[in-house]
Amino acid sequence: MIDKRIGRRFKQRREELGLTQEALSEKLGLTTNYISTIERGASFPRCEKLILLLNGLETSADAIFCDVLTHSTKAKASILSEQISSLPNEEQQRILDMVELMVKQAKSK
Amino acid sequence: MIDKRIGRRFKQRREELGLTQEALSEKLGLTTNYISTIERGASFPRCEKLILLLNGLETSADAIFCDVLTHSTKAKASILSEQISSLPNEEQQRILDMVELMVKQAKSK
DNA sequence: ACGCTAATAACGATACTGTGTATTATCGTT
DNA sequence: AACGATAATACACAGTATCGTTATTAGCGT
Repeated sequence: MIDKRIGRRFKQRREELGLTQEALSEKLGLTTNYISTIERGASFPRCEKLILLLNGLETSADAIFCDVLTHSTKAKASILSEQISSLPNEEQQRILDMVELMVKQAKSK
Repeated sequence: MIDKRIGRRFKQRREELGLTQEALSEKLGLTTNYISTIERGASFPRCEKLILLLNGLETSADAIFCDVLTHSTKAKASILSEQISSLPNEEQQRILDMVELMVKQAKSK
């Protein structure tokens, strides 16, 4: 069974963007019918469409799944991510890539 | 098609917990075979099993989907901050200092 | 050589996705 | 009341994927 709260989050996010089901469906190349089933929890997208929806709705995965996650990281808004997220996208990427590299190096010790 | 990076994140998370595929499969009532296909990107769980896995692995959705999300650099940052916090104190400081420097440089542009 | 772990394959039953088409419900507006 | 826009819902249907079962193979450390 599909947790209804997930569909509700999809719907909520679409409305936040001021999109109709039809507008979203055209944007993503899906049918309004399908969008509707997902928002009602009558169906759940598989990998490809799930990513399509998350990105099309310009949201995170946690924003959609938050209700069903028991180990949600909601609370933790780390200083690091706050600061980084205020930067231009290219800078964000550059820093994150660098950090990833540094973590990898540190771990391999 | 299924993005391989998702499976890799699943695997990475399992290993972070020090679990074997068998240990995880028993914990969640799944087969090791199935776990393996997911980690390899040969299959993608539908709603119920996806939630089961996320919670069983004590992780967030962003930690698994971070690689395929285009509007969630925050997610990636939170993953990194988690990884950073698992490092020795000296390494943490070293990395955070470096990040601080990079943020400062990026801001001064 | 052995045991532990994981990758992989083949098979099958079942279940679901996603579209197409069409009808009905629920709004707000005129 | 009537209308248009939006959404819910039903139904059929092909196509495809999940998930389990079983079994084989590979890698890796001891």
